[in-house]
Amino acid sequence: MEGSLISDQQTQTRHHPNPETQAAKRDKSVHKTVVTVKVVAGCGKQKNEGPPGDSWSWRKYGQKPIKGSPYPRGYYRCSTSKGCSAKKQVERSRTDASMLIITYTSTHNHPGPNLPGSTNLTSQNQETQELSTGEIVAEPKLEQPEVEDELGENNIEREEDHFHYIEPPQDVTNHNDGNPFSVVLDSTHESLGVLFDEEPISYPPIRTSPKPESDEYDFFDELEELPMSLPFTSFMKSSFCHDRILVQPS
DNA sequence: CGGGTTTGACCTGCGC
DNA sequence: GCGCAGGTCAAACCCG
Repeated sequence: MEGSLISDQQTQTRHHPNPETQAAKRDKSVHKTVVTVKVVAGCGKQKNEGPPGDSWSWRKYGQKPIKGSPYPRGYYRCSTSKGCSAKKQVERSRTDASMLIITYTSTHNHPGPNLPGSTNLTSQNQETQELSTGEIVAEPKLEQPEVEDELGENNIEREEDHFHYIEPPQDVTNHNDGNPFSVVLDSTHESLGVLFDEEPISYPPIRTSPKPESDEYDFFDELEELPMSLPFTSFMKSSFCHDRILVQPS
């Protein structure tokens, strides 16, 4: 019964969607940045402590099970600024449960919160977006699980070089399934230990091949946390986790 | 009390 | 033209 009421409201609302949203939906050329994040361990378990690297806050506005993937996709919006149209989708790679595919859409139309060290968070982020729209010629990773081996490492951005991040061991690289575009978060690294001095790291390690059943619960937990710190890979780079930015040209 | 998360329903686009 | 899948919204609920 509420259906009718909700339906009515939604129907009306749907008739007046945000131009931005509508445009984004229609215009496939919307800026999109796909970041594949490799979660080796509970690196992003700092949900409660508010990742120091997270300048913007994201609000989850939806979740949907994706066909072909045992994991649902979460939809987030930037809640830092009311008018910010920045959005991101977080989903776990169906080929590797330890990998998160984060797709950023649109750009923040506001300066990031004044975070020391986040000097150019906005710039960084936008820079990333720019890459997606311009220079970078990364493989269209819409079908990410399938295009792993055709991705060239040359796509790896070098700008990270300006930041301090941890280089994943080759072994870890292997876990990337050959996907060069991935962020490896490894709380096992001493560096992280230092960074998370407040965080008594003692999370159950994430398996690369967890059981969908039991993993699902844990998975959701991580979905919420990782995005918190990963969204700003650029910032993360300067902080601790490191990564690979994969750009998804329109 | 405010902000964020969860969940169900609806709309739109695309493929068959 | 129909059906499916993806994406978004809004109300309800939960947590800090």
